[in-house]
Amino acid sequence: MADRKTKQPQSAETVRDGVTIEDIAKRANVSKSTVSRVLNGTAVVNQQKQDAVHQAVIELDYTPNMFAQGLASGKSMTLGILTQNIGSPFYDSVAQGVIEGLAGSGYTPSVIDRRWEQTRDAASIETLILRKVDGLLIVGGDISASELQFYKKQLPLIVAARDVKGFEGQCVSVNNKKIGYLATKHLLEQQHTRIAFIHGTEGHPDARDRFTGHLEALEEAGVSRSDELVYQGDFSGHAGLMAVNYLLDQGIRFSAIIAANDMVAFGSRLALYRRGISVPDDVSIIGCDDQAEAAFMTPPLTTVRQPAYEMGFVASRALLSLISNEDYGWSELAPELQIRESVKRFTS
Amino acid sequence: MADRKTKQPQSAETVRDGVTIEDIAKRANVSKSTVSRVLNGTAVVNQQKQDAVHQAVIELDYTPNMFAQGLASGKSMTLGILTQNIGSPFYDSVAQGVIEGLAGSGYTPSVIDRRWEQTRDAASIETLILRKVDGLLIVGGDISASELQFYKKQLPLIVAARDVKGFEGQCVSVNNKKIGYLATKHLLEQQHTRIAFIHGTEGHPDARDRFTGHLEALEEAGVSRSDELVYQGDFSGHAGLMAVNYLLDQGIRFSAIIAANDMVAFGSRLALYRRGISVPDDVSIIGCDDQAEAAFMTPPLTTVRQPAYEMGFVASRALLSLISNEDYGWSELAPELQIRESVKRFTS
DNA sequence: GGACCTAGTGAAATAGATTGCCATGAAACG
DNA sequence: CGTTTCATGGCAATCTATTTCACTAGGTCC
Repeated sequence: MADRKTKQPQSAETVRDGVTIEDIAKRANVSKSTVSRVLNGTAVVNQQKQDAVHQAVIELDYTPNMFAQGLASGKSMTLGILTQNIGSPFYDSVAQGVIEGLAGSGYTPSVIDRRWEQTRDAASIETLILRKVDGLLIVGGDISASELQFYKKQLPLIVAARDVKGFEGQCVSVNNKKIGYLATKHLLEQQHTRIAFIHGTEGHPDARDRFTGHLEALEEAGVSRSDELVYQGDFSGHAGLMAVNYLLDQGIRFSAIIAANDMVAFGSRLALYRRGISVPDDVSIIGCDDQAEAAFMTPPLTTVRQPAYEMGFVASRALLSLISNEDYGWSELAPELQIRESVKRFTS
Repeated sequence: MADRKTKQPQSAETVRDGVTIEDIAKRANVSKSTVSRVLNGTAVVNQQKQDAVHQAVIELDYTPNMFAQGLASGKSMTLGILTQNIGSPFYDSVAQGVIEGLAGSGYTPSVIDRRWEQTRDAASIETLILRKVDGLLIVGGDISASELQFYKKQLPLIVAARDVKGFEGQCVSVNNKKIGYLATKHLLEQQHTRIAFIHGTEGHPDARDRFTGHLEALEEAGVSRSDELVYQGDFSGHAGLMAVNYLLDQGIRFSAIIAANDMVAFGSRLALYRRGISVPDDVSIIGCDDQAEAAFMTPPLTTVRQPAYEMGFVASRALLSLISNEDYGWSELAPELQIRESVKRFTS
């Protein structure tokens, strides 16, 4: 055992990583092919040789060169993660789930963010494909279904936090309609009928679905909808602020607010605070997401929890099994009402 | 070696990506070597041949195989990003900056999170090195300096959001002492002298430095420190809640709170809310970070802003230039007091 | 006029795996 | 005992770039 760690001046003290499969072969007195077979379990090999190979691998501290492996096998052991906007609590949680779901799988995520330029989008995916990623995990985003269809033909693909038509069984998402429904129903049960709805980004499917769910709950309860109570915003705190100001300035009455997400809820809560309107005594607020800060709003925000982390986690596992052709059935992830203190029973 | 890929219907809708440098060579009537030289600009080549090559590249839609390139050149055009905990607003902002700083550089980030197992740490880096990343970007974390020193010898390395001794010029960080100092000074200027300090995670360098800065400001102003005003917490909202409850239960008087970060500030704000103590009329709060939600706290949180995104951005650029041996001087990033409404002049 | 440069180029070696194909020896079969 | 079968394992081809080396012209310098 030529002690390669005898830190002599000899080369940088680092194991110069020059160990190749050939060295192992020599050391174990077998051929390269055999080493490869043992290491990858691609064929039956005599037990003694196996031991010898493993022994040599340990002694020489061998790690296969991924480039060579990739070149020869075509697999990169890398997964492309295309995310929408790092820095948004919800998507970050999803991403976190994805990354942790991958831990220990041998696959490494290559993350690409396409926050700004819509056009960079396709280019980003191309970059990933060019790198021969073994699979694609799209987190949210609004790449067109047809484009996804296109990529789907080229490599395993899973979509997280979004539902795409034609991708049944490949989308790990939450029923956003149900989120809107749950929020509305809760408010309704507390006797609220004048419910302001702060809509998320126009055209965003999540926003749309939540609104649809909202309407369904309203209808189910026989409460007529009123368009004046709907404010077209986006998913920002600022939108919440603007919405409340607008509604109030217009003299529109409401006893409760459904915010497109928690951030919007924070914004609307602030607007009410500024006007001296008490939450929940005068107006109730309910959010969507349940991001970490929601529990620390004053008062703590009642919200419909989205299992973001879980979505990411499940999505990554789904992708992993898709790649290995295994079956991985996951049960649909359900949103869940998280009751805290920002909603109060309505009494006129 | 006739056409080994004569897929008849000629390339499906996708350019089957079977185009190799050899195809280009043939098409342009030059040798592989020349193609390589033209594409990489590694030698002078006759203009006409250059044109021919470029022409062929376009016609055949050629993209070099990264595995082969990697194998031959040793470069992977991949950067390893080791992050601490995706899902924490601050570190996410840093990560966002990093990823966006990399956009268009040709380098792709491989992100590894080492949230849970402390031990997974080294292993994670090993994974990255095994993948022959061309550089390492460590975001925060608490890998020992000696370990970092070890990796530093193997490849370009930059540390973001953290200061490590012996890594001057390779750390993109913020002066945390200054953060503590700024927060304290602001409070002092508003006549507060009984200032509660909610300390971040024990042993965490950022937490320690902020505290040191706090003490310095106190001393500078001639205000004597009082240990009973210091609560050992962590960086969570819960810690803020606990801290305030504890201090109040102990009957310790204070007119202002410095929170280890914004999350802690939110927590303490909630605790005060529960007890009917008004912010900022009865107690002032100042945070650190300036995460997005801070502006929507009620009242909006005065805090010391950390340029998280910028740190990440600068760090990635620094790494890029470190790799290409260029100089990239960046001016130190300064924390900045963000005055909002949670601090009020003290009047007894 | 011969030694020496230099620009320009191709052939071949190289990088480090995976894998198809063939040879070998042993066990099993008739 | 001859032959078929099968588990093994080695040789060599393959994957796709990069890079060294050798070689050709044409010029320059003494």
